[in-house]
Amino acid sequence: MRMTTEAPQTDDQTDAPEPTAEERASAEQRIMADRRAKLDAMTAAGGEPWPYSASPTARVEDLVLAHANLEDGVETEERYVLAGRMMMRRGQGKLIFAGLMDRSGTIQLFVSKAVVGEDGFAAVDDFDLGDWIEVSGTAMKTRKGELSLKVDSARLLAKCIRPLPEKFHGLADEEQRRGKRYLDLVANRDSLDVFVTRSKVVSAIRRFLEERDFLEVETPVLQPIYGGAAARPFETHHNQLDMKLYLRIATELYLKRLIVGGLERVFEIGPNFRNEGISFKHNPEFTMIELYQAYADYDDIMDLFEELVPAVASSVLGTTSIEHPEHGEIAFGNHPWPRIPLRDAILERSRIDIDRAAEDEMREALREAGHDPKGDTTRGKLIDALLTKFVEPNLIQPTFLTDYPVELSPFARTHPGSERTTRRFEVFAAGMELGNAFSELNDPAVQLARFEEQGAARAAGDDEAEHLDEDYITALEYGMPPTGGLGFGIDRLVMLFTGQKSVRDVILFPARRSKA
RNA sequence: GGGCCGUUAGCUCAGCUGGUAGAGCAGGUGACUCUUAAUCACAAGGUCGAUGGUUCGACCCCAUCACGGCCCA
Repeated sequence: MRMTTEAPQTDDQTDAPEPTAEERASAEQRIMADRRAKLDAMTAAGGEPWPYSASPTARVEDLVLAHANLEDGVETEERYVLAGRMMMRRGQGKLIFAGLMDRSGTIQLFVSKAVVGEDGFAAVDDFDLGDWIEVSGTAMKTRKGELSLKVDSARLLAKCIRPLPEKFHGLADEEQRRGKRYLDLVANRDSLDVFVTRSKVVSAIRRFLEERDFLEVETPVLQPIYGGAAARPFETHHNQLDMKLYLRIATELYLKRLIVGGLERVFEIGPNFRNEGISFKHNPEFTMIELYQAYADYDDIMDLFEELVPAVASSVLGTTSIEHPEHGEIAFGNHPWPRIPLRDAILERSRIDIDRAAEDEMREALREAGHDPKGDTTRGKLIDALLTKFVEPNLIQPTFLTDYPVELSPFARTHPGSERTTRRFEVFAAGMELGNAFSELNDPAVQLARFEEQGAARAAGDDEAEHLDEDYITALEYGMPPTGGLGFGIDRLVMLFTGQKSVRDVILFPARRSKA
């Protein structure tokens, strides 16, 4: 039975009464009223429109893999129970062709009145696009060659009361794609695949590290002193302790305390929070992995990263190369990746020698390149700007830049005999920074001096400089073994692996202005 | 923070020089036992982002605001 909300038939009179609010309901409201009426009718007839569970025996992909080679028009006795959303339906008289989608894929349902009977056919006819359903039947291929489930019974699992986005173009509106991500996932298969890939990437990284004896740990998100990166924090307050707390901008200083404690190899995957601008490569909360390996130098960490990325890529994508929408093929399997001292890279691209050039020369070069160096108040920030402006966009294939100046690297060890250059690297691909690593500074006296330099920088106006963390110094005084550490952004790696141009397309619920 | 673009039916989009709106999909009714973005017929669906202004008249011109996108700092 079908209930409708038709407006009364109007005759030819011109003085017809104004339609009531109900009669002027929008298309969406009419659809919703119609679908709710179906639920009511089902309940009235003794049915259960919201069952507690379902019992699928297979995924769509299982059926597809098992029967891909079936000849056209051939039916099998192989029984399947599938569950998912009905995403397509074409009535064909006493036949209905429908499409069932689960996470693994989509398959056609072949529904014949002769097989499911009068009531079963009416029930399928009553399903709406988007309804969750459970169907059972046998695998077959239609005469036209479409692999299908020949349905002998079907039931509603949950009603989709609102109309779904358009079936061919999907959901295009960026505001809705990111704000109503569930709709994006339903309507845009590509988007669902991105997030499936993301999950597999994280899982593959875990496996890679666990195979190498790393322990996954959890450290505080709420920190009384934030540190480990140059960024501004989000602040919050603990009521009972009456204490200001910060959402972490990095996990670094806590993880290294665990190296002091003797855990030897640790990693943490989780959100960091930086109170900064939103762009195609920045979201205020994003997912970082940091790992620390006792007894390792930064060369060892380069080796590790160089192995990790192709291992993850081949596990997730089945290949160690990716096709970047803008930059073409990027090969992660070509070892070793170039390891270029930062000074050489900047010298080659900008003809500025960061060891010798005066700060004014750097400013001039930046100005010529169209960058206003007004905000770059320190030598370190100028070098960082030269890197960002001249070098980074040109690093398409995976590349290590090594040996960063100490003023940019307050937690990294210097080279022997050098006070200015650290055993630190950053790694780049597709013109984007992927990760940052170094041989960890473990001399407490030197670390304290670095904090003091940072304090001076802060006093001079650098609001991203590190705060003195006395407990961290105390920990180092108990002794931290020589250690290599690495941090890299999960979001950016997923961007590379999925060909997305914005972090907002690899974060399920990216930050957005609230409408509330 | 600055510049440019966008916001029209549930969704995807048209809409001319200012004369109060169209299509496809989805939804409704009907036909159809092999459809593939099914097809065919009929009927329905709109506070044109919001608020002001100009005008006899505004989706269209102007201003402000909101939200989104892209670029720049």
